[in-house]
Amino acid sequence: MPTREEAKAQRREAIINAALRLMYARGDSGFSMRALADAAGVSIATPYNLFGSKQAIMLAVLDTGMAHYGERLAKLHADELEIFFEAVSLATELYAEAPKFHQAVLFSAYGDGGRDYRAVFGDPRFLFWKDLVTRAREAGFLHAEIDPSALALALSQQFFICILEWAYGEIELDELEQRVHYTFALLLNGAATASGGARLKPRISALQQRLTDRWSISDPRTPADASR
Amino acid sequence: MPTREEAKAQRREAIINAALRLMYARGDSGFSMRALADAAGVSIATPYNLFGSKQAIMLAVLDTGMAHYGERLAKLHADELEIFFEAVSLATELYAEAPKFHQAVLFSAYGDGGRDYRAVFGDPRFLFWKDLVTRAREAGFLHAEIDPSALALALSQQFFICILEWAYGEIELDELEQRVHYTFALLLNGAATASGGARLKPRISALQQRLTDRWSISDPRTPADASR
DNA sequence: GTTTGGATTATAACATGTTATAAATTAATG
DNA sequence: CATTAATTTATAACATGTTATAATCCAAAC
Repeated sequence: MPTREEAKAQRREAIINAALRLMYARGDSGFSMRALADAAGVSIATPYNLFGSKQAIMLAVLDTGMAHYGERLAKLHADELEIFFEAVSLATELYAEAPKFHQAVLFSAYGDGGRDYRAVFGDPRFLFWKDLVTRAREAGFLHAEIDPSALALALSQQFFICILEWAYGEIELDELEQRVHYTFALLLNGAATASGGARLKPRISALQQRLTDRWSISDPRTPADASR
Repeated sequence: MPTREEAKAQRREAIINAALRLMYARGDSGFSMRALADAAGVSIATPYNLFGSKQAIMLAVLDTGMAHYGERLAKLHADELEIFFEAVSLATELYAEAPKFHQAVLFSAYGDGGRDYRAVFGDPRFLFWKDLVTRAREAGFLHAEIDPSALALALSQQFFICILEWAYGEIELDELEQRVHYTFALLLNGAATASGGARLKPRISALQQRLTDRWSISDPRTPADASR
């Protein structure tokens, strides 16, 4: 005889678990509210009672993934400049572990344009980058006048859009990683002191070379094909 | 007795015009395929025959807006560095002229995540920025080793995501303009020569000041409210 | 002028997210 | 134990994008 709240919590959990199962198994397609209700052994009205909408369920699922990311993120130890790039690489690693799932959840969660999405994804990320920027500034890699919020927002957005491109199948994971690294290097270098610049400039050259090599082979946006 | 092709072209036009009318009048809401068919005086099957999907119709509508932007863009004359910022400001001006319409069309066209969207929006924009980057490099504002594609991609994406944020109601038009200007200045400065940097650095300071002022008043992501 | 064939039409249907409603269940309350 | 009230359930319904189908129209080909 479970308490009312306990029963509710159990249903919540059953729904989230069913959502996870469905996403892992079939990705975004085949994951309908009716299928979810069936898989969770619950009426179709219940997910709406407990979560409100399909998107809210996706966000709840996303939350569990975010927690995992946060844990691994906390374990990273690199200097105040290197950490930017390692954080990016960590994300790509996690995506590589369950790509279809992450694509599906990103795709669904972004549904309405991401207003709610940002509540669980955008804002915490933004604060994370802001923290890193602040530390890099204190370590003397970035100019003292740089405002952490402004720079962090640019970093955060750039990361976000590249993730979106990957989720939508436009680029592969390794290209995601390289592109974000490159843009991060450029943005940071735009705000860097001499000591920061000395570390970032070689990075920019190296990354740019790799990106250019790739484009000259496979990217349709290479000049030769620009007419399409 | 119009030719078969003429009749088809007329229907196409009627549909696009109806779409424009509906978007201007009611924005995204209330713009359904059935409403569109009614407004165009055509069966609901016809838009699918002629365009294939709702999104394709949105893209066609977007195309007409793009043509307008292109015309006004070509008339801009500023030096190789200033032009970046003027191009951004021009876009915000156009959005300001018919905000609801642009928001609606952006919102709808981006529907499936923007695969097709990029065909009409992303790629031409990318090529435009790449051209500007190339010229700025030739003018000596950017380092010779900078790859125009890599930098242009970063600029293009950053612009894109800020536009998206505006379309989704997250920021106002003037904030869109300032944010893009700021990030552009940072990115360009990250790739700038001494002469380019001399022009960009003051810009960064000024823009950052304005962005920071704004945040300290209204932005929920300011540290004081970060707990939400 | 008659025939032909491609396009449009009216219409039904399907899957989807979502909402509404009335009945049934059941923990909480007395 | 009996009552109450909150929740879930079953179910129907709605609006949406989209597809399928058969009937109809009408320029094009002869």
